[in-house]
Amino acid sequence: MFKPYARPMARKRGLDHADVLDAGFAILDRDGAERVTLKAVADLLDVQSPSLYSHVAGLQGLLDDLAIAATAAFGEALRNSAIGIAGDDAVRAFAHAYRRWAIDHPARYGLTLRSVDRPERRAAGIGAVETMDTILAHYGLESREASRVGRSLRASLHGFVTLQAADALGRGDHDASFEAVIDLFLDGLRGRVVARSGT
Amino acid sequence: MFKPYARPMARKRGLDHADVLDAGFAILDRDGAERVTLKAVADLLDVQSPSLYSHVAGLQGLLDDLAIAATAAFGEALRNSAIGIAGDDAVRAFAHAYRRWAIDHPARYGLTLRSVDRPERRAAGIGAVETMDTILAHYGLESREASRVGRSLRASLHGFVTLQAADALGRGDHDASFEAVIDLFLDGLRGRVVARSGT
DNA sequence: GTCTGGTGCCTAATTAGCTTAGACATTGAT
DNA sequence: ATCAATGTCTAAGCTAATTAGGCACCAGAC
Repeated sequence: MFKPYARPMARKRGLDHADVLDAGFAILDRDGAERVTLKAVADLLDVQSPSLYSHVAGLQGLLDDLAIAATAAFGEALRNSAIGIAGDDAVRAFAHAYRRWAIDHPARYGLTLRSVDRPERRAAGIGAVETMDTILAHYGLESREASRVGRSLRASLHGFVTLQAADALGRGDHDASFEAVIDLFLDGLRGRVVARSGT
Repeated sequence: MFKPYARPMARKRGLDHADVLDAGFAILDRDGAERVTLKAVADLLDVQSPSLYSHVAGLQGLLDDLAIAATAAFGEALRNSAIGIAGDDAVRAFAHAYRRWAIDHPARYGLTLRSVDRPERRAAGIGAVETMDTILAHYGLESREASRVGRSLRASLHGFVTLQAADALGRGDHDASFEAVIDLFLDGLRGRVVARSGT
């Protein structure tokens, strides 16, 4: 069999940017970030890989798009986590939402750390930090200290979740360990609030 | 010019496994993990890429080797960090050594998180955890709690360092923020020790 | 000195993937 | 009916990993 010419060709399938992103997420979730290739996405969409260039800026562009979308979704989940709650309860709710999302979408979480040089990325990233800052503002710390405490919380959450995903925590009850991370943080935070207000 | 036959060929250069690893580290440190390719390593060593297969099990094997070597070196640095120190001072020294190493060798630090399915990896990874456990043992916590506190410290350190490397900490004095991370942890830790011994 | 086997490099060729260029069918507006 | 825009296609070039097979070099045996 050899048909060097004349092909029917099913043109105009009508993909759009969102379709490509969905396919990218499907492969990301199923096989992990390093298996996300234009070839794989194109196969999933029954299309040739060069066709994707009409919708995304190559592989790097696709990964950037995925990172931005994942970051926005993550920020949204966090924003919803502490509605109508304040103080320690809000911190706990935020922390659990953080971990839950990261565990439910490990590959997407990994992408949120990708450094993307695009303005949208910045906007998408604000959700997480803003929510946390709002929660911590409740404790009335001085601004510089508040931002340090915020970084500390972020570091703890991110570190725990990343180590767990990398299976680097060793044997043991990770749920309990995560509670310990939160408790330890809240203890330290409480200490700071008291120390300040007591002076 | 076309020389389809007869070539002088400079054989038997005498590379060994260590040479290949050194070249790999050179590229890793200079250009980052995703630029580490067999091609690049081979070019640096003035050799053709298939030749590397005599010393390394392909690209994945090379990356695994690099990860194991980096992990061992990191563990060694940490082990040396708290010799002859104990208590809070040891925790501080350990934390600073952790961050220093990670900042001095960002790409190598990234590799330490690579999941490598080889027995040597396990051995190399023990250094870090063991040192930390020893330092924390000084506080006399009950075993289960000690391991939770240990995970918490690891999470904080890893998270901070990773976020800083990803430039995800925002503007501000990162040195001071790192001190805050340590202080917060020590405050929480102190609280636990007191609470226990006071009961 | 010659043989012989191992080692470590080589070239050649295959495969997978990204990317660009250019062709052309389909669509919807005129 | 025509026409431009759109979105897909094929073809081709490139980089890189990997496998297969060849051959130089070296050491030791005789």
